[in-house]
Amino acid sequence: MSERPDESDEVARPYHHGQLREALISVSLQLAEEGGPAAISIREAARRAGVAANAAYRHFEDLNHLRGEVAARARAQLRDAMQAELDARPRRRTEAARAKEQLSAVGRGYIRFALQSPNLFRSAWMDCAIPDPEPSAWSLLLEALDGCAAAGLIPSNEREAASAAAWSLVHGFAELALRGLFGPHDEASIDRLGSKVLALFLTNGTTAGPAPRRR
Amino acid sequence: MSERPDESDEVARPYHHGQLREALISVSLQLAEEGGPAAISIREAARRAGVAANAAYRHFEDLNHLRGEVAARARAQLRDAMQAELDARPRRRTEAARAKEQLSAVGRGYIRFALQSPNLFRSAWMDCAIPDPEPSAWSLLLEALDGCAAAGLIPSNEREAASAAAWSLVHGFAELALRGLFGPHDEASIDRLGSKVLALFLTNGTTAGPAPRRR
DNA sequence: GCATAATGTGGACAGCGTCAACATGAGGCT
DNA sequence: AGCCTCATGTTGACGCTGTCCACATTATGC
Repeated sequence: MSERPDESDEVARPYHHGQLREALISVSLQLAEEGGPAAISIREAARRAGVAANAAYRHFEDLNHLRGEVAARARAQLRDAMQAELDARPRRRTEAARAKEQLSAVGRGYIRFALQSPNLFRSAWMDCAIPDPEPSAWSLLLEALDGCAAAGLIPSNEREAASAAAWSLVHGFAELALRGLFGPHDEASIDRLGSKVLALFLTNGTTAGPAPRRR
Repeated sequence: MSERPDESDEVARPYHHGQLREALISVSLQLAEEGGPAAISIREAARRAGVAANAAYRHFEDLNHLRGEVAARARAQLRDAMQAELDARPRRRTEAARAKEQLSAVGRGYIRFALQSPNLFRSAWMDCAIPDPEPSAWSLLLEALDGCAAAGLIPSNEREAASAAAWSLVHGFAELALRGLFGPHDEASIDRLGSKVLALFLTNGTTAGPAPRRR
């Protein structure tokens, strides 16, 4: 009977897990990563967390609430991927070029994440019958659109429609691409197609801009 | 009263249904319509078809194959909705205007179907782990794009990207709109926003060349 | 008219979400 | 200290699901 679990070299696995909620979410995220949204299961999550199935019900009202948390995590990862693309983007000199590059980087990050982590992407937007309180995944896109608007790239009276269009374009492309509806392309050519589509939107939907870059 | 087992006025259902495959699909389509893709169930479908659950396995390898058939039906209805919008479109005089109107009508039909029959729309694109052999739902969109290309509205070297963009835009908008991500709009205003987005694509995305436009 | 294939039935099994009852441990009260 | 209470975890059960098996019934080709 160890009375001092703290000082034992064994991994502290207190009888009361203490972090069960967190553990269930992260294990469920793994399940989603491995087998898609449908692979999320209370029983399997509890099993992997080393706990009885019903313990989960002390932390989640039901399966859909767990799925909601997983979706939120997946969206957070999506946002990180977009942010990474933002951080890696080349610096432009003019405000307009900068705004364009910003929007383009966000779109690239979105699409690349979808193609590289299809299961997580699907989980990010899976139907979980729980309203999503925070559209945090969109905030980067909205910021980029703000930048475009500030740079005068989007006429203010078309602002709402232009936002919706950019949003739809990026999301739709990702969704269709990972469904393979653009034909049997390899990842690189899909990536190129995505860049072209984004460039099309950016050069046509805006006034100024340098000639389209080759490759 | 009269208890005549043999001569009962009950309709004697033949042991062999005769149209069971068809019945199962159409009943499952109803299930999808009522409760979304997740409501499709072999047992419930068989129940509604008045047949034992396992009879379904004489006609479908497993649940996913049933879901695949339902998805195909849903896509057919989606195509019908687009066709209806095409039939109702105003006639234009010039080829260019006609091509534009055609593309716009297809997009409208797509988006309206998604908003009016969300469960069917979701079912049309649900993940059923079965490859979709026929992209029939897209054929109308592709035809419209052909028309635009023929009318010179899409530069031939951007043809592929423009198709992908139109496709992505329409699908993405529908998906995001029925998720309520465009804010708490009523149906009419979402419809207006969709029209604006389409108009934006059609006026900006179809002029060839890097000629900077007004505004 | 009968053998045989096609089709429908019934029972069974494992896995799932979820509920109810019970057990265990931590923290606050006197 | 000791006790009480509440949060948390466990066991067991129920009804539902997809799917497999053996069996019953009907349609079909010789």
